[in-house]
Amino acid sequence: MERAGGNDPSAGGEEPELLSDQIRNVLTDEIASGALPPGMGLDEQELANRFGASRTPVREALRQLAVTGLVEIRPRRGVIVTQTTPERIMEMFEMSAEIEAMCVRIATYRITPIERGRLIEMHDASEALVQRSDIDGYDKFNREFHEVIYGATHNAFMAEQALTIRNRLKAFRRTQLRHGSRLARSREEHEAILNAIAQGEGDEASRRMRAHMLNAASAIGRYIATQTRKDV
Amino acid sequence: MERAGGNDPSAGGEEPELLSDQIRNVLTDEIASGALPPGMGLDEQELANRFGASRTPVREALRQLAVTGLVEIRPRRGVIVTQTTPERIMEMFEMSAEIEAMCVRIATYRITPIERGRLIEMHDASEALVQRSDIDGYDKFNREFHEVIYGATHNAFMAEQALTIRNRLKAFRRTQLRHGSRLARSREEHEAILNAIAQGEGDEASRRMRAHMLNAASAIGRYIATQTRKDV
DNA sequence: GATGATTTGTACGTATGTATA
DNA sequence: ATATACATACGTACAAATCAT
Repeated sequence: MERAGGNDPSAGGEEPELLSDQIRNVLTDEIASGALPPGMGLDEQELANRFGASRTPVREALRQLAVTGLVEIRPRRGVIVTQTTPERIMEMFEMSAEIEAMCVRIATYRITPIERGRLIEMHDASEALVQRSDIDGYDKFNREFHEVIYGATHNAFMAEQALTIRNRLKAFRRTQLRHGSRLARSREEHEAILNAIAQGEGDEASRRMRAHMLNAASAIGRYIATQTRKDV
Repeated sequence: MERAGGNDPSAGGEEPELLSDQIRNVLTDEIASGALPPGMGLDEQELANRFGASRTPVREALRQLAVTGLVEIRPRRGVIVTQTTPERIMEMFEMSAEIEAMCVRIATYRITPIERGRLIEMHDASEALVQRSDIDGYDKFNREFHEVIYGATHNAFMAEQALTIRNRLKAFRRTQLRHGSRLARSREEHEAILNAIAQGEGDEASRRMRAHMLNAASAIGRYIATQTRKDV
């Protein structure tokens, strides 16, 4: 649906021939994946060496990441990967849940038969993934499932925003599905959402979706609480 | 609640001593106000001269504006103020309405007596503005009114996102209240929202808010349709 | 279609402000 | 407290690509 980097300034569909874009995409992934952990200082010269470029494109990439909130620029004191407090993470999860709930409500009223068919098809196929406990496969399916719903809002702006927030939470959702029965429960929740959509019950679908997202969030809530230090 | 520029990379609360930040803030306002109309090319050297700076901070500012979507960077072919189609504008308005509706629902359940008191106080004071047809004054009040509601969600992330989208629509909402009775109608709608909040009816407040926002949007919908060309 | 002018993209140098001894 | 070290912020220079003729 969109490039990995989330917001892409060189919008449209051209290749990211710009060095700063490439660097930004790589850094985005590395921050989202946790390879660059929160609080880590990002030295311009160091990154420049790493990418075989000069500091200029690195700087531009960092500036853009700062707008997204992935890094924090402390004027003349360097750039660090944004420290996200547990409180803020939970705020982001709540926002994400509400956005998804909003999307599915609107999608319920606007979804086309083709889109609905695609959702059902994907959902059916996901059963095999659950039985195999194919976590990576289910994760991929799950992402697509939600993205199809974004698309079914038939509001491209809304879909972009939803995806951006989702991507921003990627780093914290990493361990989400690793916990036992969460996979099967997730699929059950999807099914309930699909049923509500099929019956045209937007509000019901919305409630189900919110619960679904909050379940996923709380599944890792305690995990985050143990991982993240209050004041660093 | 936040600086005019919307997303501020130099987050926290320091003064924007960075040249690129100052330039970005100015350009943000000029784009939002329409002084720099959609489609206008932005020459780096020209801007540098205008701000009495070099191209470097100008470039950094433009890169950041691109992330927000205010300008579009076409690699090696320059930067233009983003062309926004009427369809996309309406999409943005819909998203904005839904976000506001979401915020007020959550705010209804979490608002403190102090915050509620402040809303009522502001609302009462706004009557005088309506009677005077003080459009600028009402516009200012209106912005604060909505921002207090954002704050009452007690979810800072959500509040930021809501404000960012609101700011992004500023340019198109400019003429919103210039149309006759819209001022009085707006205030009536606020009152209905306040009543729902007072009774703790989140869903009702949410519906009222959505209608309120869509009224405002449709009030200028035709205006936009006449102003914006389909394919430019 | 080729050539020159203009503008962007990248590299690099220097000054300024911050952190540390 | 002063000085030293260091990374950033900005300016300038050059290279490459686009566009205008």
